[in-house]
Amino acid sequence: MSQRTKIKALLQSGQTGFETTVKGWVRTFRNNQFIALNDGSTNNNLQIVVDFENTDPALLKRLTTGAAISVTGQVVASLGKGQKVEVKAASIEILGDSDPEKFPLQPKKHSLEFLREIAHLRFRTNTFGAVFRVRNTLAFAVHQFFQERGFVYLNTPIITASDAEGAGETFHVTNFDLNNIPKTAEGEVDYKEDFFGKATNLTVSGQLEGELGAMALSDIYTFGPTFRAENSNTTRHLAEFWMIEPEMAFYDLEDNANLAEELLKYVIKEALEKNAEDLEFLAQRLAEEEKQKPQQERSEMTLLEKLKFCLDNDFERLTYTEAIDILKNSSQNKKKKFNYLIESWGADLQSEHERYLVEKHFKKPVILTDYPAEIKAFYMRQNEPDAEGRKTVRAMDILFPGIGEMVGGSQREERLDKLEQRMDEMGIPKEELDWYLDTRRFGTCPHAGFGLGFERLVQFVTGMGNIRDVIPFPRFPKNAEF
RNA sequence: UCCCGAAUAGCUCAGCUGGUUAGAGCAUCUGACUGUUAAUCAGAGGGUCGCUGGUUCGAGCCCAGCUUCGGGAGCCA
Repeated sequence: MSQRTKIKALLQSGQTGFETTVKGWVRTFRNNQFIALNDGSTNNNLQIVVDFENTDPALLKRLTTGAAISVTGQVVASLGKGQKVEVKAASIEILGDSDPEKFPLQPKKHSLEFLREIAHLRFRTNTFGAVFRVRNTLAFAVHQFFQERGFVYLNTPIITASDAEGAGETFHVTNFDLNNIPKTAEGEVDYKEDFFGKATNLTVSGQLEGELGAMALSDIYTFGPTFRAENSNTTRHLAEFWMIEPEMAFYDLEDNANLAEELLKYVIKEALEKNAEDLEFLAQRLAEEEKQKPQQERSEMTLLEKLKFCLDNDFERLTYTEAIDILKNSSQNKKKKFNYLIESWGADLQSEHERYLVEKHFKKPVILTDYPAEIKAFYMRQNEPDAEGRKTVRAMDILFPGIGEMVGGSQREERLDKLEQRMDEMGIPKEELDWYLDTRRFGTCPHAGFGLGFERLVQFVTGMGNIRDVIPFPRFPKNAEF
């Protein structure tokens, strides 16, 4: 098969006066004369000029929206206004027809809801082309960031036997015939007969295994799929999502927060540099969408301004206790505008509170630390109780405007006795996590890590409101299409 | 899972207080035009009004249940 030039390269060079071959999919065919051709390398289309008077009418009929074609011709300066260069077609080959009566994408604006139903074709739209090119840049940038810092990319298991992590409902993994499940004499499911000889499930987090790696390799990160069987029906939850989980030996919470902030800024900067046109397009799309909203709900900044603002400003850092004070004294709280009023220390923050802090009070990303021990996981490092005897742990959440929790992490409890005591209090079975406790038995050390929800990051950078629109084929309750 | 809302042509939507043959724009098809930018102009075709049941002389419209979708909440990343 003969090689062809990618449209991105052709448009970027701007050179003219040579023959080339381009291949792609027809977006529109205007005036029986102009093909807008897109090959996914860029959001911009290449204009193909067809000499319709000397072209077989049967061929012209087949130049329909969605058709795959190969075009060979001279690259020339465009006579029209919308583009600098165009290709004067000398020969056109239809590689794949697209029946215009049946092809669902039209050269017009489609709703995101409709496109979600045809997720297998939505890559062919400007919006989703841009989203997935940005997603690609972000994923690569994550690796680049960690590799530059000497982190080891560690692949933690997808299938695990521990159900003790407390990170939500799990999907069971089994090869039992579900119509005929082996039972014990007591009538319980006999997992000894199952493939792994014990109950297993899809991972909800690679953290505990990641810690094992960090206890030898110093700095590791995972970047893989994660599964939660929660019946979550929201714009920021998926049943299958990608998570980045670095784990660092000899890091305290401050080091941890610094790394997370650096990482976020690094990958956003990469996207701004490598996907300027895509982000420009997405910014415009978002601006159009915002116009539909009442003035009050509209964002003060454009997407690009938001991203740049994020790079140019330090994230706000404060403790849970400080946040509670701000919330308690907020006019929202005093006027009883919160659905859940802040009355006392210890309650978990509701999303309306997080949103108030991030979107109203600080108007920038916020790193909240030192949450009450009661509402956090067993593995987080315990602080000394404060003057009033309140117990907190070295947790950190990074909250983003519009997204909520982008990062959740902590310094880990490295002291065996403290960790075991906490596990007992919370009813975590120590026997099952004996391997985990070994890290605290042999050469334990201060360490920390966090989990970054990759799709939430993509949401923030692309400005897409629904997480189901930033992963190619979203999995969520009652849906595993494609 | 809970609260709120929606479901009418391929898409986006209108459809009044329940009343004859359910409309528009875009898309599609036919023709015209031919340097267009979601081309334009003229014409045509296109409907199980989400599903099931109920109320009524009569239901797209009212009621109940279900399904799916959207927004918010919870769970979290």
